Amino acid sequence: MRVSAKADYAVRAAAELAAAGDEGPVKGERLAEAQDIPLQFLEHILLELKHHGIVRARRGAKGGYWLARPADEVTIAEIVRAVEGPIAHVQSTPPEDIEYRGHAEHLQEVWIAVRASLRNVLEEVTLADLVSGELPSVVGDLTADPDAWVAR
Amino acid sequence: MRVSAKADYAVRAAAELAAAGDEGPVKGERLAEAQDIPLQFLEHILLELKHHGIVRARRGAKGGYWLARPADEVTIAEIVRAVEGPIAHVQSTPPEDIEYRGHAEHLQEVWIAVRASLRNVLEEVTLADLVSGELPSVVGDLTADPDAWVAR
DNA sequence: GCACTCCTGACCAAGGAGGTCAGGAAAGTC
DNA sequence: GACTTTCCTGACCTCCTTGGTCAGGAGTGC
Repeated sequence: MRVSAKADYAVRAAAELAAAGDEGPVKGERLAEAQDIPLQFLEHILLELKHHGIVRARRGAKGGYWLARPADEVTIAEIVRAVEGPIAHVQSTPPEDIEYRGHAEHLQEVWIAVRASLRNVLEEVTLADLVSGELPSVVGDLTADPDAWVAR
Repeated sequence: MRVSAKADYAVRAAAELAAAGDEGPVKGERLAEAQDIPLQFLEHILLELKHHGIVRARRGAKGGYWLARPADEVTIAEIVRAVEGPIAHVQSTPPEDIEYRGHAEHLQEVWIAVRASLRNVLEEVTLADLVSGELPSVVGDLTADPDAWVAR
């Protein structure tokens, strides 16, 4: 139930790309500096994003990375899945495929609900939202409660 | 963003304990058989639950495990935290402590929302709910959408 | 041809996941 | 007091992931 460095880095780099808009390819180095991410590690992450069709790239002078689609069509969920794999799997299998026995029978519904609630946030927020700061209302609702900001 | 075997096992074992109610201590072996969990591994998990004050135990003949508190006062969140640590930390630090730069500034709110949405599910469901199958409405709402049941 | 930038695979250290094993320590029974 | 039962604890194990680094190759632009 944690967010890996890779996922965090990936979203941050993608946010920079979204902000760059159509000003042409952005060098990996610039992304790394803007977000304080180790360059070589970031390059691997960008490659994964490329393989998942989220980012495009060109080599050579004037080369760099850019978003494959408009920023308002790329969700955080996509990026997280690209680098971390499926969201909210239990023991590496999707919750809908698990059969629980005995008194744990209803646990499946709980894990399904967990996944759905994650999707409700991650699939709603696009890179455009993130960069503009105008986050969808679901995020506003959840962060409005001061309790959401305290550790537990 | 995944649920470990340990967390899954812990919740299932706790559900069995909740179902056993006050019929006296339940042997680890019986829990292991009921939920098909490797016994020795389960014993380590139960020990962690004990250290977190969720479960109690007695050794010897007629020994076994039981819940330290009534089943309707123990939430899934507690159990998950006991065995997996804090929920939804980013790179092992709580989201409220992270400072984002550049165009990723609003990412903090997204991770806070992610954590809040997880809590909304995990802190609402108690062991009593789980065993009875009468899950809180938040779970019902989330699992009602057929879309929640399909992989993506 | 040369500089630039991405692309790729190999490697690495540390830690976690998912266990197993062996023995010790309390509790109950005879 | 001996014996059985059951939990308690630490050590160990293998495999995989995390979070990187390094070295070189392959396009691209001038």
